[in-house]
Amino acid sequence: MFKELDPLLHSQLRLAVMSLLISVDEADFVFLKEKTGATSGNLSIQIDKLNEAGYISVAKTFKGKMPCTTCKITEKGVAAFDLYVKALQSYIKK
Amino acid sequence: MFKELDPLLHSQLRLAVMSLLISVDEADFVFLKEKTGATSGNLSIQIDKLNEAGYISVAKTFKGKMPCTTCKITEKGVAAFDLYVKALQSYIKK
DNA sequence: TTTATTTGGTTTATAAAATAAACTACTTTA
DNA sequence: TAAAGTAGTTTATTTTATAAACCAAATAAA
Repeated sequence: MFKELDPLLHSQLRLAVMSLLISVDEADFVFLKEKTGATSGNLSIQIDKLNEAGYISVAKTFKGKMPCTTCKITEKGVAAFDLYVKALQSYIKK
Repeated sequence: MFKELDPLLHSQLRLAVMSLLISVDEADFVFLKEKTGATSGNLSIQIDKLNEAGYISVAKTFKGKMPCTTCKITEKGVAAFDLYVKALQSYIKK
């Protein structure tokens, strides 16, 4: 009947981050913050969770002298996102 | 960019309940429990929340001598569900 | 009859999430 | 050099979700 919704993706902010990363493939912290409208603190935590789950990879580098955290979706992340979207259909299809 | 996801509907169980009610129009507690696989306690609480939000109406009657809680989606609930589905599209459309 | 057991829930307690606020470390600008 | 801005992290608080325990009535079993 209803498929399980991956709790890691069933969060507005994490879903937004994944949604962005699936299209742009790579994005830094500031870009994600602007696009999602999230606070830094919340974004920092949710990025951590996605990273720990292996859904994204995170690289901490520098842009000039400023620190720059770059996120990239992984294959596992793409698969999880696809599965989540499929599962959602079982709830919202007419 | 991303639309707000109604937090009342962005919950697996409440979404499942609304999804059921939108098609069957009326359903009792036991039916909802079976279809969603939820525990009674969780279902009881989530039904309360949907009721308080005015998304469903709840009638406590009797079926023979057994108590029977019947839920029905309201117009407001249908509208909220539709809006939620539209908002979701902004996250999952390719 | 009385003692389980089942039905249909509600209440309470705990774990997990989201969010906000405060803080750190470094950089740039006045 | 002092103030303000950037790029975050950490900590604390609030809100949710879930599970576990409980309750009252009905039915079934000994």
